[in-house]
Amino acid sequence: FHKTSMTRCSHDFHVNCSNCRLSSICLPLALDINEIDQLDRIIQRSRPLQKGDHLYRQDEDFRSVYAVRSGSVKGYSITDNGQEQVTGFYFPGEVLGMDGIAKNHHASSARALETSSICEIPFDQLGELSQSLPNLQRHFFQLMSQEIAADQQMLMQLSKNTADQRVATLLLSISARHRRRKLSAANFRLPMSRTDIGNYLGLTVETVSRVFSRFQKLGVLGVDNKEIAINDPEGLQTMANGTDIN
Amino acid sequence: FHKTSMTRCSHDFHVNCSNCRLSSICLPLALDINEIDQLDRIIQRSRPLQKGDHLYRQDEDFRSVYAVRSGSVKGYSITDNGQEQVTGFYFPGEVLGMDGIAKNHHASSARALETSSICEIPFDQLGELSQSLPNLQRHFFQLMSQEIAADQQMLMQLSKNTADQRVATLLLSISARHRRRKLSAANFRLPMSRTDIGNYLGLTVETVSRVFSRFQKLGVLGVDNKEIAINDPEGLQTMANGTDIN
DNA sequence: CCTGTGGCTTGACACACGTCAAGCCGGGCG
DNA sequence: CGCCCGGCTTGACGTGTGTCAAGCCACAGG
Repeated sequence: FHKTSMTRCSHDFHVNCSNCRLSSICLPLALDINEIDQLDRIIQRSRPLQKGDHLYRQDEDFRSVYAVRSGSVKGYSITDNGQEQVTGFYFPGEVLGMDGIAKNHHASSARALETSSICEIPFDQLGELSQSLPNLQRHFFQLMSQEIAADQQMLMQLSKNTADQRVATLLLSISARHRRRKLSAANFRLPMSRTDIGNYLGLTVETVSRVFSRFQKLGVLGVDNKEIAINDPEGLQTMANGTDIN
Repeated sequence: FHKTSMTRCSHDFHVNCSNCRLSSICLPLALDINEIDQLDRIIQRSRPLQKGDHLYRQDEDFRSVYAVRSGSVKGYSITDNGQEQVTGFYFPGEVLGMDGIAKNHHASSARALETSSICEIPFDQLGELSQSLPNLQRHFFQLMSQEIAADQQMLMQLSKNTADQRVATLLLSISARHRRRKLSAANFRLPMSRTDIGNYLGLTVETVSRVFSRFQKLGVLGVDNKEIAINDPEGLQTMANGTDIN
């Protein structure tokens, strides 16, 4: 835990897409070896971000999209009247920053929730490369489409569901994303604060806290601060569906 | 108003992108004459849809994206537990259906809110064409990015705003989209039902109705069934911001 | 003409969640 | 050690919006 650990050199000179554990779920998905190599050449990897560091800020010029290699990131934007809205959480293998393409400057900000490694992909070069790699163009279209579909799912969440359903759904989503990375789907640590969760789900901290307590009391969840254990996945799924048995 | 008007031939054999009034705000934006011509060749135009007709249905195979030429379209999806969620309203010059790209089948349905003309753009061909027209690829990336940013704006709406703010914001959005098409920004007809508005905004019909009544009583709005007059745009903007004067 | 139907409005009441307030817990620092 | 501070939890209470119910209006069909 001592700061001294920061002094070790954390540059992994040999990190690249072909040897990255995440290549099967990240951008390289659907590319062949040769294509991955070309993609690899335009990707920039800097030293890890510390908790709270910004990846990019709202209204900054848009240059790149980003893939999370390790750690986690929170996307958020600030409204005209100064409120923060958390727009998403990003885990390893996931790509963010695509909301900046339209207007050529970022429509939101992104900051690390913990120490995180990030791959930066300059968008101009990605665009050029996509001209010669149909697979890459297609996959990037798919990535963006996926984000659209996910956001629309989220709209549903916010407009139709109770606090219980929202929290249950978020936990199941995080669980599924852990499973995708071959990690435990039942036990994990939430990198974000209760406040962030509440903000993301359109709830207050207090409500989020109460839901966690209730779920624990019902035995579906084990909650120890940020450590979560999903004891009854089906029960949690039932809560998420709102098919409340009572 | 008589049905007889429907009997006139509404096939415009010579409709194409270069002579379309909407070309400056629709897909062709940013393309030169020659490029528009190539785009034009892959676009399919069928006879107008009648009110209630489907453009595509959830889970159907994804083949094309669609641009509205006249009329209006409602996008919606059905959850596992059978509820409908309206995901958006689409007016002339706007493109929909991009949520289907990711999974190769449509994640939502779309139906005409009134008699509407639609341009169908087969996605495979659009992808191919984008390989040779960098401007087109870029613009399509921008379109998708725009949809992502808009959905995230909407998330904000749903999680942070009161009923008054949501309705005010929707009306301002529709007003701005009319202005973009050189139509009156102050007086227009809402093509969708109160139920659809409520569903979209995460409110009940009753609440939407009450908000309309209140706005009318305050003098910011003139409401005659679906005919809307924005009498005090700044006042409406104030309501949207939540900077409630009272 | 009458009647049914669907969309809209309005009122009375209920409840889920926000608000306000207090207190707990753990980590960092003097 | 004792203090402060931020994040979290828990309780009591208030309120915006949902729910339920009734009624209006326009329009279509018999």
